[in-house]
Amino acid sequence: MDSEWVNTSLGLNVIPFHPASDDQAPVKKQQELEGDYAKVFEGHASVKQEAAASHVLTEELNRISLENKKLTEMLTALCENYTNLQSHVKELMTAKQQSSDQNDLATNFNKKRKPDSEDYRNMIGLTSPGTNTETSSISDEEYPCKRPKENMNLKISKVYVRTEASDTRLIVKDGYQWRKYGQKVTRDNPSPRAYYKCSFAPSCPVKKKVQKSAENPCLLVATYEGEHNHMHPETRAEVTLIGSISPNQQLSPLSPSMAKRTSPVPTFSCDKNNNLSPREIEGAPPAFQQFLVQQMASSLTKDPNFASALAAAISGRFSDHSRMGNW
DNA sequence: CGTGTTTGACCGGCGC
DNA sequence: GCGCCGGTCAAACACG
Repeated sequence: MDSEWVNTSLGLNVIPFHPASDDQAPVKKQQELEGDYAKVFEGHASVKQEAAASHVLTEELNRISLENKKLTEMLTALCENYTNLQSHVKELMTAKQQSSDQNDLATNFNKKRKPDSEDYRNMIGLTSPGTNTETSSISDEEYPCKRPKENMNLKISKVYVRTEASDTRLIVKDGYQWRKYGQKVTRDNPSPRAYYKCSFAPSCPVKKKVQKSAENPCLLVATYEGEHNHMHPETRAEVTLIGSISPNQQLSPLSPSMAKRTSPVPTFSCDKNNNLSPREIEGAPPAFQQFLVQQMASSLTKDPNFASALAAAISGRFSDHSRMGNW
């Protein structure tokens, strides 16, 4: 990862350090500094003392610059570790899914029909009812065996939404406009299943099914099929992506006072801490990933607490130097 | 009156 | 071929 685009300057009004690429600049700057300090302390200290003081200052600046570089390296390493961790998680998920597929074939060989998607979800251990996970999704890449005779390219994802057990409305707010076209009581679940089509664009092929979980009536399971061929009705994705949206605005428990019709709400499924899921970061373009790191660096440099803490640490070092008799 | 929901009927896939 | 089941259709209905 290239650290050039990460601005790690902390805005502490420290005299900027010029890297070695400009050989003349540090010497010139140091000469200017020495001249300035000579003027300031004119008549109060000897020229030797002033030179010694400016030398100490220069050393301190170099040390701070080194620390800055180390921080940059740490940030870069952190990003690299994060990327490696993402790939590792993905590998583990893939391996687990493959083993689950084998178990699926073994345990359901005599079943009349294919196991329901919820059975699959439970087998692979994703978002079982009662966990703290607000939402999660399973794409067709993770579940390629579903609907083998239908369009294999059909993107299928699931979203789990907490609701009240007494709330019989099968409504999942996800920002899109849906038109209900059917409702059925399925065999394996006493709760009816509602069928929706995306009505935002006439040609949009996306459908969704909403049904309460058989195990946990407080959990709504929304199954999405297909991909929208239009923009999100509310393109507030960026706001959500950088995590400045409250958890209540995510797919969240539906209040009884909710409007009858589904209303737009941003749909990126973050966790309860507003962190993007690794899948979403992983799926984001490199430019956006760089943007995220820039946001991290920027938030650090703009954080007055962080800046003041670092300034205090640096001033502490200066004090140590002065106590050691260098001042 | 336009739009969305409800609900019974219908269709097609699958297993026996 | 038959029955079961999930998914879809469409007329009737509700609501603003």
